[in-house]
Amino acid sequence: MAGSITPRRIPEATVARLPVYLRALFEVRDQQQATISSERLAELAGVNAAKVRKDLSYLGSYGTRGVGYDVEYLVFQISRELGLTQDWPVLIVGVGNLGHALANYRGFLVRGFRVVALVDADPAKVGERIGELAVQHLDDLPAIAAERHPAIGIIATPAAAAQEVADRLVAAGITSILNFAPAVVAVPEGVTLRKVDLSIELQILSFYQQRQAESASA
Amino acid sequence: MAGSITPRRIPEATVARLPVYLRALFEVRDQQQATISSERLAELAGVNAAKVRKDLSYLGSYGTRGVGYDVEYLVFQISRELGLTQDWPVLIVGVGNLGHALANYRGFLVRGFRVVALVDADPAKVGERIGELAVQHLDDLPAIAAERHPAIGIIATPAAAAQEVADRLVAAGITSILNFAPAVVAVPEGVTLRKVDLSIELQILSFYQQRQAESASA
DNA sequence: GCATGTGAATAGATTCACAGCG
DNA sequence: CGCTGTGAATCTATTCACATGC
Repeated sequence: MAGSITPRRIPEATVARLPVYLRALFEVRDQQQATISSERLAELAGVNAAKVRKDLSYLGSYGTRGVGYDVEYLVFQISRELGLTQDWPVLIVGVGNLGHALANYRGFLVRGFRVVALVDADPAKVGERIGELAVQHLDDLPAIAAERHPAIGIIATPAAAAQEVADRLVAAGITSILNFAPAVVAVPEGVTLRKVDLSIELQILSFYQQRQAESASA
Repeated sequence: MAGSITPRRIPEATVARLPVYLRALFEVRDQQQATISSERLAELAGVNAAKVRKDLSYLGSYGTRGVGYDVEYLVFQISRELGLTQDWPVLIVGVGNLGHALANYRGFLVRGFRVVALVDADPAKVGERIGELAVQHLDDLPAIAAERHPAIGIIATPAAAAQEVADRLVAAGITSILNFAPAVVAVPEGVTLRKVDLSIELQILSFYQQRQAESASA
């Protein structure tokens, strides 16, 4: 576990694109392509080539001038950088509409993540089986955390419960949280929080949609 | 429909925060607060006060020095700017796991959006009723579009189908797309595309989680 | 006096353009 | 010769700090 000092500082924007590159590289690998140019990778990832090269340069100089990048090697390096060479136990809080869908979501099967527990505050839901798992009560979070060591907590509760759930996750020692509830959630320093908010995305689309409508009628 | 030239250019980052402010303002309004300071709004939105003031200044000078912003007026101005004073018809493509959850999602009930059609490429799913709507076939998209005029299309299909679905949505005249499929999708200029990608979010969390683990053991 | 509104300063991300190297 | 790697230039976003005006 020790060793490996963190030498390079990778920009946030780059970190957010690495998974996109990785996905493209898996496809390319499936097609038996041994190397790939920044230009081709850029095309597959929907960005431009300069960005690909700059992004990859933060990981180190893994390309060969005049040739491109070795696909297999790049897959390995990006996977390692993203921490996907190990398994992260995931806990889902809230098994309503969305929590259900998430619990069944095959995307988790992508290597690196495994749902290890489902919890809900509603006693009526406790015991319900979803796939391999039975829903447990939110109050049992400390015990569940101690036993299963979830690294990532997913909040799939109504907005009103989100902050309290986040507080409990943090108290249970979870330092990475993905919030699906439509609410602003605050976490202490040292905890990483990301959010996925459908209603915000729709409102952003609405803004640009309106602009289009306006300019069309101008 | 005509008139209203577009005078101010609102930065993308600001557009993405307006829905967050709006949500906070609804809460504040429910608590009978008539005015709010940038500082308080910042707190509720999880950003800093300077950002709130700068963001709101792009919409115009709607605050009163020494006092703050009128909550009701600000709600109206932001709603108008985001295009939420009208109803946007939404079409969902793909009624699998996620599509189902989205179709039932109460977040749509938030004013401004209404699901007007559900389509799927699988004939076995056609006819299935979800809430008020019956699932229709993807091939009927042109007719559905002509009749219901969806403004926003949501892609909730497997990754492999995403690009083709996007192409069909664009062909049907839809210019705003929200993609939930874990795939890069390209759209022509003039079409707004946003994506929500669970597996990318998990991988980003994994990156920072690994950093934490590393620095903890350093 | 107090909180907004905004130029100026800073930080961060993207793109350019080309030197460097296989 | 071709494609990477990267400084420099540009663009975008954030933050500072204070003049402005209620």
